[in-house]
Amino acid sequence: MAIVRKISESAVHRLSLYLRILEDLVGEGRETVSSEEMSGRGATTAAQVRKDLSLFGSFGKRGLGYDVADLAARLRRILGLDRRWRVALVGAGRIGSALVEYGGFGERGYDVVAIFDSDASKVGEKWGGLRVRDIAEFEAVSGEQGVEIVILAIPVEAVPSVMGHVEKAGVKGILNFAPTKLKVPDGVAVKDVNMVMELEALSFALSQEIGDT
Amino acid sequence: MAIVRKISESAVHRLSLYLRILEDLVGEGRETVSSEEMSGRGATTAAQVRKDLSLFGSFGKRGLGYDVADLAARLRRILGLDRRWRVALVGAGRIGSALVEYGGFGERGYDVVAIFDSDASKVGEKWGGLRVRDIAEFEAVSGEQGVEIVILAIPVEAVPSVMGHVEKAGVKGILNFAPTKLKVPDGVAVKDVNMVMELEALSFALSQEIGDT
DNA sequence: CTAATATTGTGAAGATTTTCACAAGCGGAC
DNA sequence: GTCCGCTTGTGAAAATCTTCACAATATTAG
Repeated sequence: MAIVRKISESAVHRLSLYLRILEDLVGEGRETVSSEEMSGRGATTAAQVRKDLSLFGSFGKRGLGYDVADLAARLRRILGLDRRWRVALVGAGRIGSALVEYGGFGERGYDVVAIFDSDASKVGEKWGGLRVRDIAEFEAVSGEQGVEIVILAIPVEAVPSVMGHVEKAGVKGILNFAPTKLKVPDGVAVKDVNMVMELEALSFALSQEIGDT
Repeated sequence: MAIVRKISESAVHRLSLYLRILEDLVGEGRETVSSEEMSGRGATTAAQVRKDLSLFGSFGKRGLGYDVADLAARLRRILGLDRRWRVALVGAGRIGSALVEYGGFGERGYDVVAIFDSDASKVGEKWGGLRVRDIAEFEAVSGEQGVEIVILAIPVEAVPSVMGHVEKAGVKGILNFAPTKLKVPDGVAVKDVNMVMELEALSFALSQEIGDT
């Protein structure tokens, strides 16, 4: 269990999914659950559930299944949700605003501790108790606040200059909404969220069905 | 080329990426490009680029590479971007608003033709030229407008009732922002966008690095 | 026309991921 | 205590995806 094997992206994705399912089960007051039932609730297959979990240890009881609360706690731990993370939002535009005011991140352990923008007209505005700061202050404020993760919600043109600050500040994780591949130093994790790409995957699927016959 | 093989999700994702790279190249006035250069610009490896493209045909010239404009056009066609798509937004909340006002979808061929919400206080508001309509009108309006794709930006609790309407209306594609697995009839394509899951993948990666030593 | 150079398209090999299938283990009934 | 039914954990097989490596072919130079 302590040995860190390489876990595939899709496996990690599924772990998140399992956790969500388990939280639903907690809400329903369920005590135990089998891999079979998890799979029925949206997790691929029962074998996949067991295989994924077995990458991290042996959490179930044969004949009984998994203890819902216990497995949820273990998954939280595996996903790094047994602590809080300090997050900075860079880019106080539409998307940034939607994200911050959505608020669901806090519940999940992600605290937005600073907001930055390069647009002077936005700097100084108050957003949910935080003052929007000039991106030039990024390194100083980020160090002070112990920022670990950046949510990058800026236009593509702004990426190079902003990334300069982010890199220097030593941020370790980036959730990137800009539709471009970020160049980052080794050891920095990046996750891209790109809605246009998802739409394109949809129209691809729809076109295939139509063309096909 | 006409034979529809099963194309993996990640391959489709890469096609989108290639298209973006090609559009950059068009902007720079480039005429041709090699798989090698594409890979340098963020697309995995040269071999992967060629393999992906070869799933759909043979678009390059040996010794020369690919014609930038031609390949872009072919990718657009493959991704279903050689036509316009009629999209409805369901859920006039934060995320929905950010999406509609972002506007980048129009450029890409996705026209938002209707907006729905179940909250009576929102119904009737004007959003970028469209009146927010009651979700009860979904089937009628969606039929009238020829809606093909739905962007679902609603809370989890609202999913079951909304999906009833969406299903009956015969929508073929759904971009789902609700953090839950949708149950859809065969032939309906769903793409999930889940920012919390992406953040969890990030904190997983960061935790691994920290725990590791 | 021939040689040198570049780069594709693609079988085959290699790597990774998913599924299968079953021994091992747990709990409850009797 | 033994048997029976259920469900895990996991090697092995199957399926899928990626990388390799090279013949095929286009262009340019001489």
